[in-house]
Amino acid sequence: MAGKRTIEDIARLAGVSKATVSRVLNHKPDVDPATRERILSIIEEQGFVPSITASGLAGGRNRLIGMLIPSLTWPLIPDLIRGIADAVEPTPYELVLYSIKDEDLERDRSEVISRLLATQLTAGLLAVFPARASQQLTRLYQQGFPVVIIDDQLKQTTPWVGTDNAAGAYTAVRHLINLGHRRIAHIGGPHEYLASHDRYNGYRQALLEVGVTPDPDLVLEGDFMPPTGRTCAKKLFELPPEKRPTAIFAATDQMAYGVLSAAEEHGISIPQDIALVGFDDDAPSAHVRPPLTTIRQPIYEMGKCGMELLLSLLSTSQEQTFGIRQPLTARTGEAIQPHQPTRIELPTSLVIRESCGANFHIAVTTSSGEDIPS
Amino acid sequence: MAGKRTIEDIARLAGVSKATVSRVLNHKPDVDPATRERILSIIEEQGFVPSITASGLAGGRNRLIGMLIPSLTWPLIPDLIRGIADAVEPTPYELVLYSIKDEDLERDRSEVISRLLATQLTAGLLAVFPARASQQLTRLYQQGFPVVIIDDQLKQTTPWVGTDNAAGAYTAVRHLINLGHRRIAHIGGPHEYLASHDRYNGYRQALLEVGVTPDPDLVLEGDFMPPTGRTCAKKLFELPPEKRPTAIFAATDQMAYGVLSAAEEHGISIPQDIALVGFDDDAPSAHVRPPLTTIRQPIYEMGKCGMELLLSLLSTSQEQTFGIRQPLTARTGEAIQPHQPTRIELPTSLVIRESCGANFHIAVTTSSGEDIPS
DNA sequence: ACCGCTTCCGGAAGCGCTTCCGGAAGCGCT
DNA sequence: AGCGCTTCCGGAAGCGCTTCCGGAAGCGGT
Repeated sequence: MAGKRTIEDIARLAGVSKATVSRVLNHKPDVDPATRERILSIIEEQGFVPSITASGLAGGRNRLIGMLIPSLTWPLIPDLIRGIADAVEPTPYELVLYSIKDEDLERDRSEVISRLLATQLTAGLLAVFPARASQQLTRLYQQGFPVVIIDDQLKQTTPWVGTDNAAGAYTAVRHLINLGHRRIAHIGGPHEYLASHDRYNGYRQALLEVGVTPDPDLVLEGDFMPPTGRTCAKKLFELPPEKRPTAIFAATDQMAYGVLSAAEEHGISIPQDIALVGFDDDAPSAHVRPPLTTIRQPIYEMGKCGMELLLSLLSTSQEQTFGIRQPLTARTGEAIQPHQPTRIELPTSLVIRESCGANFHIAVTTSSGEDIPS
Repeated sequence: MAGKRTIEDIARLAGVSKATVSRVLNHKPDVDPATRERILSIIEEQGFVPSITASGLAGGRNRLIGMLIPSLTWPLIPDLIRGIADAVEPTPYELVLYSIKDEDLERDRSEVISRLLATQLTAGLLAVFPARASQQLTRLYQQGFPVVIIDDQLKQTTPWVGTDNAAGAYTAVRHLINLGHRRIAHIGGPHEYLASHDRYNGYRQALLEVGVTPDPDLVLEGDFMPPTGRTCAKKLFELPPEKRPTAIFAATDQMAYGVLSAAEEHGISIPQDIALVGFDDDAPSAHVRPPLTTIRQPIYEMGKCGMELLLSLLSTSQEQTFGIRQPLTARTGEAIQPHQPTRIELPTSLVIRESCGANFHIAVTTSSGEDIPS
């Protein structure tokens, strides 16, 4: 059972040379169908699985894909990974996990990344939310190494998959506006992240559209996590009554949780006194008190999409190596232009729960797969 | 920068042979300290990183560790992975992620596992929550392949890391008893899982200790997820008043969420009418309404511990290969006995929030790193 | 001065696979 | 019959590294 057989054994059993077996293994054309069948059946019967290591060495390429994951604490990560895993599953590739500690993320991540590369282990890299490291990744990509970035990137220079943050924010704020709010505060994310800007811009645009100029006093910057949501909310609550907002749009559900707890502390009830909308649709959001209206990101799809993009890059770069330059477009359906990296933007959706004060309650599936009935 | 240099380049630059460089790379003893230094500095300066593929091939062993993760939807997984990642980080090993879809989990997982092996990619395997597949893993382990199982295993035949489920459950129920409850119901997990039995036993023992015989009508079986928690709770709520429990111990926070929503539906208030305690301390538990009293599992530590155990197995099996049989005990501090696989059991802790009806509120850090103040 | 030992190092044979190169058939033509 | 072409396959040279084996020094001891 524990297969110790090599390609040579198979060759001997089939009465052919190693070369031929290898050709069968790699779906090369130059093999007689009958021979191919015979070899395949022997492989099957012997339970032979070629050594990834050896073929990697010999062939120069590899069947491993690196996955660069930041803080594993970010609540959406599992779904993302699920999407990624589902996309590689039908391929011969395996996933290598490179997780980055938050400290490393703050500093230049170069070490990890270059080590990863130099090691020659992986054929491509899927980087999630790289923020600062994206410059390096860009360089990498320009050197010809297949890289796909998911969800945050300052400049648009590598293939990319993300959500339409601006549109999501717009929808959120628009929803608040439709409920009658005009003084809407925004607790934004750190400005290093593109997503923060996009969400702010969506907020701003929705406001401008109804003739409201965003009040700088109502726009605060947090760091995506609950504690800053709380401190920002406190500042808002302590504003003189006429300046106080009637609604808050938090750039992150996590920060919205902070708002919730600050509100409880200040005896402010949500949504009666102040309406609240978040962004992300983290799992707890369906369960907090009150349940949080938020913008759902199609996180699973982002993972899946990103990996598919990467796989298509991989297959075309392989073809180029083989001399078949840019067949027509890529066979996977993704059009890969050499100098205009593919960008895929997925739509978000508004999940209406109670914190926004909308009177009706729409039953929507939450990311935890369960909804608390009203 | 993109290192194309091989061990041969380094050898040439240092004026030594490839063999010597290799010895330096692998911390072999037979090298003059001066030479070693010189070679190391050249390696450093050239940014040389040996090819994992090549060394894997040549050395027969490998620097990759497989990680078998079930349903990525299980909310504790990210923390677990974080622990695992932190443990490999300081080693030269890399992590390969094998995720298993739930369907495959139901069927025999053999295919994935044997493919994984045959491929000769990984040096060891860390299997999380394998349930049914544990038999196969056991076989694997007995064949000499390093395997560590985290958190569920029917028979105790491989190295293992887990929590003391029975003690945790005992603590939970004991807490309820101390609050005055005697009719305590239990919503258990599926009986395929060892954890379900352990938790039931803890429940049972706590009850017996105060002279209460568990009432079979109050013990129901769920599947760990919210919907069954809800249906089980309904059954409980529909019991005639004198049979109805005054408290519920759910084997899983997820199921407790189901109980919460069933209670809301039935107009039963928690904890006033019925107290509730969960198990796991999932992230949402601090935020549900009311915040859930639960048993926290040291999930991060389990991951870390499991990986450390595996690493120690790896290093000893390597020593054995080298002829240095069982030095004294393992150098990592874990004593590895040949026929008595190491088992590490980590303690759980009680997190008291509101759902149990305890009047006082203890501030505890939750796994989400944030607590809603009462 | 010679012996045996230890210490340090080089040569070379692989690990299991891919792939280049070239050769042997078999084909339809002229 | 002989030509060129295609189709199918084998030999053999690596990919970058590890490790066995053996040899050259350098040591103290006799």
